[in-house]
Amino acid sequence: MPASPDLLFRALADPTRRTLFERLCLDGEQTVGGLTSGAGISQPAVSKHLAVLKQAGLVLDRHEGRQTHYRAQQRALAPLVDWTGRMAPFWEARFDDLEDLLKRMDQ
Amino acid sequence: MPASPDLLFRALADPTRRTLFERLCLDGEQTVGGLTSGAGISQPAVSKHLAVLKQAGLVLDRHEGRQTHYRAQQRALAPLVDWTGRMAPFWEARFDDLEDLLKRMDQ
DNA sequence: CACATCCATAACTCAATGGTTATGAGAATT
DNA sequence: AATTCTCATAACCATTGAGTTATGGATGTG
Repeated sequence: MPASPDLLFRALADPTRRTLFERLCLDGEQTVGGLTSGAGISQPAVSKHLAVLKQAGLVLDRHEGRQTHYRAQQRALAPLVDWTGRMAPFWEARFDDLEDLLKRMDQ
Repeated sequence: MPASPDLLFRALADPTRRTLFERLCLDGEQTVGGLTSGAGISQPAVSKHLAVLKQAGLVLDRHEGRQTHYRAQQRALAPLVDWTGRMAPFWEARFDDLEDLLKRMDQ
């Protein structure tokens, strides 16, 4: 059950939140503490942002002892790609086999 | 000069504004009056939303007599597509020749 | 057991924003 | 010239939301 474009756009609209997601995408899994350092905001603020991203399906969390590890779920961007394809028809052809791609990724 | 992903995400985060953009994408050019009918909000609200979309480069306006016609500028979505490609590397290949595509569209 | 650490939630504050009504500028109509 | 129509802007209001500090639960550590 993919998240709605609305949830995705809202989750990614905030620059701080987008930066967190980018860090998870580019640098891989991180703990809350790791993400807080360098974020320029307090740990509770980071936790709240992560909750929003999780709600949108953009991140997954994994509890290990007293720390929580978050990682990006890039597949959650699919509705965004799809929406873009619908709005800009000249790009649509490129996404034709998106379904296939996602299916192949499931293994 | 393409708009920043930040401007785009913020502009598209609001559902009403996204609906306006979708109407322009799918049904083509519209006047403010046309867009207001069926939007469920007042004309000034529509005008403000259009101003935000215009600021983000997502729409263009054309004055004709006393009415203003707006149309979607789908190319403005390019930074979004690009950003998605950077965050989800397994999609990147599809956007490799985005530059070429946009160049070809310029004629 | 006592204590420290990691994280999430609660309670609050303040700024941003999406909506409204009122108004005015500019263009068509009579 | 007076009026009507279309749209944008101003002024205002209510809500949302991103940040803060305080706190507590759960898990390690001495």
